[in-house]
Amino acid sequence: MTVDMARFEKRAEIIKAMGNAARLVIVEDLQNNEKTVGALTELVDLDISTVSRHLLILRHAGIVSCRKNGNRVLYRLRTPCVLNFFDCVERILNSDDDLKDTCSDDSCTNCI
Amino acid sequence: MTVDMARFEKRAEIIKAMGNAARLVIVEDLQNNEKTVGALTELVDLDISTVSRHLLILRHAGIVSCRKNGNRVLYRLRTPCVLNFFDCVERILNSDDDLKDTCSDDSCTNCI
DNA sequence: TGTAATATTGTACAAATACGCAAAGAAAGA
DNA sequence: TCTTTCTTTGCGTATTTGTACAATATTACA
Repeated sequence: MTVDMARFEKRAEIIKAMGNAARLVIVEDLQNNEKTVGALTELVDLDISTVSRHLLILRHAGIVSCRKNGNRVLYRLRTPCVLNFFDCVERILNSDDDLKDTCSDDSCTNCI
Repeated sequence: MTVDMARFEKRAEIIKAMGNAARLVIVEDLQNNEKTVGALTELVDLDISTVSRHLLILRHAGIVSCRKNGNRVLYRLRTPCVLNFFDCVERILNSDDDLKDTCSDDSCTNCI
């Protein structure tokens, strides 16, 4: 193993932050406006404490940032490039499902 | 909550498959050639059974595919677009760390 | 046919994650 | 100041994940 594992751990940390349905909903929604925790909570239908923790994870990953405004905390998308992930993800989702589960031998025409 | 959660769960599943350092190493390495489980095992310094399971996860996510060749199983990158993730991830890693951990009030110039 | 090489699967376990409820903090307004 | 609103944090719990070792295929080769 001659790989710089630390680097890949850091990368994984960021991608992991995107690897959750609720957080994806939040990220995609923040694409339009900054929003309060309460507003995001309505969106994903979880306890507000859970949403607050999801936002913390996204913040630590460097994906969102926030600012206080009086009572409220407004979250915004800090690095919109994460939205680019979706292109590839959709491409994968639309690709032929059959090919995902089979690992066939050389003679099998299923192989890509 | 008016969001199509199922869709986001599926997206998250794919991104989650990328959210692990060992699997990232594997994916990046497969960019060049298809490789056997054994070869990938040397790369990441884990038990071969663990690597086999990582590959299963990547396969179920539609990210890699494989073919048998005699004794061996050769894995290849099925959807190279996942490599695009790295651009954005690197951008985030290189962005100012200070901004990631603070959620300051309006008057704070740290806010982006 | 028997042995070695390659990969996957069964099992167990520790660590991490996601979650809600309750409590605590912080700001606004009566 | 007291109360309300908004957010975060403490805590307990259930689930998922990452891992290695042992056992089981599967194929190649002597």
